[in-house]
Amino acid sequence: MANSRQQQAIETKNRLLKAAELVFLEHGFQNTTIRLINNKAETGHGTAYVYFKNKEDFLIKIMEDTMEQFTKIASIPFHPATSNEAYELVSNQVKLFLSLAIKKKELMKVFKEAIGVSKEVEARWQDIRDQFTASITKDIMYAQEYKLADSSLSPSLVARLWFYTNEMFMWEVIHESPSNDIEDIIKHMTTIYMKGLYSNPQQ
Amino acid sequence: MANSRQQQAIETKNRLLKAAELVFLEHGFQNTTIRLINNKAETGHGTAYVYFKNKEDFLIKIMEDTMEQFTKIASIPFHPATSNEAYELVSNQVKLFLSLAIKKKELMKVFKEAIGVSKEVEARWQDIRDQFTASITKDIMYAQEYKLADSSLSPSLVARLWFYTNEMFMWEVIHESPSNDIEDIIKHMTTIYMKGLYSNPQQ
Amino acid sequence: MANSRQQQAIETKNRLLKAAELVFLEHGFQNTTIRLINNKAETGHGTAYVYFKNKEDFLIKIMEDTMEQFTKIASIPFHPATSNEAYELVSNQVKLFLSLAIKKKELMKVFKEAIGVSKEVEARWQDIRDQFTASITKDIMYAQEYKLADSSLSPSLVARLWFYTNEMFMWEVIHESPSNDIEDIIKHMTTIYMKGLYSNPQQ
Amino acid sequence: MANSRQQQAIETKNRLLKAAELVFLEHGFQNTTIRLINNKAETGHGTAYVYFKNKEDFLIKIMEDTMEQFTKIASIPFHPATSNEAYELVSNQVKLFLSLAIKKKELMKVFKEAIGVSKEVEARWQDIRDQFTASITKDIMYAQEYKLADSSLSPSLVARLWFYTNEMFMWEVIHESPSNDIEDIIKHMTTIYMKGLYSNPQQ
DNA sequence: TATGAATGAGCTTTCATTCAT
DNA sequence: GATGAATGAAAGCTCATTCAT
Repeated sequence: MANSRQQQAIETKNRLLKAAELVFLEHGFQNTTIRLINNKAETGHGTAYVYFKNKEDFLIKIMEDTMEQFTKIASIPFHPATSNEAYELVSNQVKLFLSLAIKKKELMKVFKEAIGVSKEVEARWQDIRDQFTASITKDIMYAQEYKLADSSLSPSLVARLWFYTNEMFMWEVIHESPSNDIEDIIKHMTTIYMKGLYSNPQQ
Repeated sequence: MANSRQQQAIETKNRLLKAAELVFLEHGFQNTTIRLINNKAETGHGTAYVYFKNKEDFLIKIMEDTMEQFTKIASIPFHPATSNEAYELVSNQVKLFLSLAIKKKELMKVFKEAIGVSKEVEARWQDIRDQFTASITKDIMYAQEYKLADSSLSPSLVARLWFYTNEMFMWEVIHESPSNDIEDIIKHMTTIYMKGLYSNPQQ
Repeated sequence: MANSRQQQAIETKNRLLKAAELVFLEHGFQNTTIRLINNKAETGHGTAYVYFKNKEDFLIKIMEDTMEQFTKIASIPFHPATSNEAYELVSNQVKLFLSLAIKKKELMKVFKEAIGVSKEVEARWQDIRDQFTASITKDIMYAQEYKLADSSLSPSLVARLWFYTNEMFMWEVIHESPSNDIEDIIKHMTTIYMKGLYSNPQQ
Repeated sequence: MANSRQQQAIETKNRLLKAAELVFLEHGFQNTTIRLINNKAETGHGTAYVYFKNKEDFLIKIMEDTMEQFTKIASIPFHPATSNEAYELVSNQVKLFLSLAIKKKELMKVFKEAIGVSKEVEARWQDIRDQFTASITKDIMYAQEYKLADSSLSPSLVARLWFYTNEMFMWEVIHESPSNDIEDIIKHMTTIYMKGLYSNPQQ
């Protein structure tokens, strides 16, 4: 069959990807070498180079696959009728986001390391950030249109601010021993974001 | 004389530090080698090892010296009588913080790179974060005590949130071509932080 | 049909040869790889191996084809009646030889490189040298027979000497910026060869 | 002693050079690796790189040292009073040149290979050629001044021609089984160069 | 205190080559 | 006849680090 060759190639590539993920998890990004990946995949020294340019290439592929699950969360429909409803939707989204990150904890740590080390990975992460903020921007514009949110603020700037907060707490919670309970973090993030610190809550 | 020897040692150390800063600025953190630093300082291959364990050691010393100027901003007295006054004080502090970062732009980029690459530097950066958040925590507690800020929120958690926002926009602005004007960023950060997105400002 | 298969084989071989020449011209001999040739010919990785053992094999085939044009010059009939006539014939032959080399300049450079790098190519070039010197030897013997040339000298040794001179100036002129005008080179070569440096021409 | 360190460095460099020469003689230029040189010199893997950039660097140093002995031959005083005396001087010089080459046979073969393979070595060989031709040029000008040689010919062009002849026969004789006896080669070279092929010797 | 000669670990990378299809 | 997936050999090279002076 003509396809069996292609089939075999795809299988080899997947075996390499699986192996790469294991090696990254075991050794971290900086200590991973192409050699370790080939050893784990039980492929020849040159084989990894047939499919991937370097270890960044491996990581970016794994990162993209993983982050797809995150972007699904970002694209949850956001059409609140009231402030309270908005609060619920936003708070729920944060919860899903942080929970997924905790679930993928070890992998997220590898990504964090790789983002710091490799310009290429960092650029790819910035792309992912841009996807998130684009999605958040739309949500903010919806809320402004329906007079739920302050229309004098720039949606895209606020979107970045909001994503940054999410990202930073995400990096915090994936590390051992979070200083606070996740629910508490979510409550604080959402409250400040939506009501501000100096607004009097009793009113 | 014992003193002249001590004197010489201090001078050598300073010459190495000056050289290290220049090399870091020229080559970035990852591409800097102890050899380059020794060359720039015109000291022997073994000399750097007398004073510094490795290149992280060099960077941490430089980072601490630089961040001292930032902590001065964090420790500006914060005793607002009204919300408006609080807004002014906070907004001014952000402005000083971002302006200083922009002034030290190139060095901050090196720090960012080093934080990503080296666990040791990252840990030291976390210490610096803790200093900032401790200071912010105190300010929040003051505002809560005087009924200016929502007392139901955890001061330390809010402090982290607030510092994270500052930090992320700081990394944003030190890179070329910020998407927005600095004043705009400051206004948005401070507004969301203090009044929230979903509070209606006109009311 | 059996014939169409043969036909196809010949066409593939020719496509590979054409591609090899282009790749050699573009990358030189050492930087040429079988892979590059296959890519240029748009054939599969294994195809080149069906027709050629290695890149030397490609080059030797191309070199033989090219040098055929040179050997035509070597076999121009040489039957001078006088010294002057001999001078004219020899000088004309050199001119044709150098002109052809200049015309094939880029290819000759590749040959030169290949001769230096590969023992196999060098051996093949020695064969070509032998063809030339055999032809020159005959010419010298003719001149000696007709008392035009010094009969005490060994025709084959002189033939080698004469070919070496031609070859070396040939390598010189195919490189950019020859120090002298071609006509001048020809005049000097032929004069020294035929009359010597220390014979007084005016007498 | 302050010098003992320098002394040690010089000794190491010399040990490496000696080792390199042996390895080049044993394996030829292309098959020589820095690793083989380090092994032979019993130095660490990195030591060769302290003193030499790459294997070309090794070879060029060895080539320069060797060729110094050749340039001594080129600079033998040349002040003939008669044609015969000139013949004797020239013929003697060729003899010394070829004899030295034969003595250094194996090394010359390595140089030949290296010249063909490496642009850098080739360029260095061209420098050596230029030294020789400069020296020959002076000799020719002397002969022209004293009316021993044809003044209508360009000294530098003739010098190149003469050196090329010497060089080519040199490469010939360093290879096994020379077709002719060295004395014969010298006689022919010198005769053609000085008297030409078509001058009648009896006159 | 300062030096700098020497070390060696070990990863990356390329490519000719094979062989099942 | 043509293909292309897979292999693996092996050299280059860098740099932190040591230690005798």
